[in-house]
Amino acid sequence: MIIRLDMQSDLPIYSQLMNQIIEGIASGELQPGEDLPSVRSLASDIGVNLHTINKAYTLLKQEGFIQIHRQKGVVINPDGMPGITPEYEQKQSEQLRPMIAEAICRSMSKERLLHIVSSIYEDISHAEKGNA
Amino acid sequence: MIIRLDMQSDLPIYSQLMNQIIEGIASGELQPGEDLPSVRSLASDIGVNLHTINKAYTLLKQEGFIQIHRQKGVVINPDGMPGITPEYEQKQSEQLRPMIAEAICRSMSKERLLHIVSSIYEDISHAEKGNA
DNA sequence: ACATCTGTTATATTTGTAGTATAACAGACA
DNA sequence: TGTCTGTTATACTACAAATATAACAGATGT
Repeated sequence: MIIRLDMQSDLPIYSQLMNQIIEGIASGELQPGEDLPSVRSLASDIGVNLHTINKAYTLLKQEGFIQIHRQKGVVINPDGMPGITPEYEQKQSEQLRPMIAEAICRSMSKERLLHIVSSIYEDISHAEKGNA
Repeated sequence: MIIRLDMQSDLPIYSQLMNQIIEGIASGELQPGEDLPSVRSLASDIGVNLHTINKAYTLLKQEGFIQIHRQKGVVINPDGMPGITPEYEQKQSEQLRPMIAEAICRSMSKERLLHIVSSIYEDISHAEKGNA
């Protein structure tokens, strides 16, 4: 899997990493049970410190996306992804609300907004893996 | 307008302020041309430093939501809100994408996601102002 | 003229997070 | 016995967030 980092972004590196791994899972590019690189190898691959990788992995583990086995390594959670918990629903609403408010301010119609969300949803779902 | 701040949030105070003002505009509670409190009075009202307020106001001005007049004060932009610029569309997509990816990971159907977005859109649009 | 309001600018300080740099520890495994 | 894994600890730099003061400049009202 190709990792792209934007060092100029206001998003921390570990957040960018988390986002890309989550999108990799969502697109099917990363399958449950699949291995992820070790903190050291990924760190040297993309040129950051191993603690930065470790932070991303630790947070992904806390949210249930991956499993970390002390001497084996890191895998996409083979027991499946976390579900739609009440805490997740609340977090999601809190994140969506300011974005939707700004869209309304800018006179974006509900239909147009829904179409954008729908397009991104399809774009991620239907992402092909280059090795078809 | 009632401002609610969560000092424990990971969101900076000035961001929370921006979000609430934008939602106030989106709901119609704040009308174009309407005055906003001065940096000093709002700061003392909600118990934060005036620079924190000033930062929120300055950013809102940069994005076109408000106007700042040097000796008069701050008003909701009477010339109307900023439109849907290409830069805005790109920023919006970049913000939506990780959230939608996580929703897909958690097996949230597109229909359910769209329904949530739609509900929040309606909730903000139809917010009544208590002084009906 | 004077006081008072407005936003603005400048400094300095404190606190917390992000990221890096090293080093060591502990368990698995060939 | 090495070598791999994640883990923990410490220290350091850099930066953002927030506060605390203070002063400046223009407009307004008395």
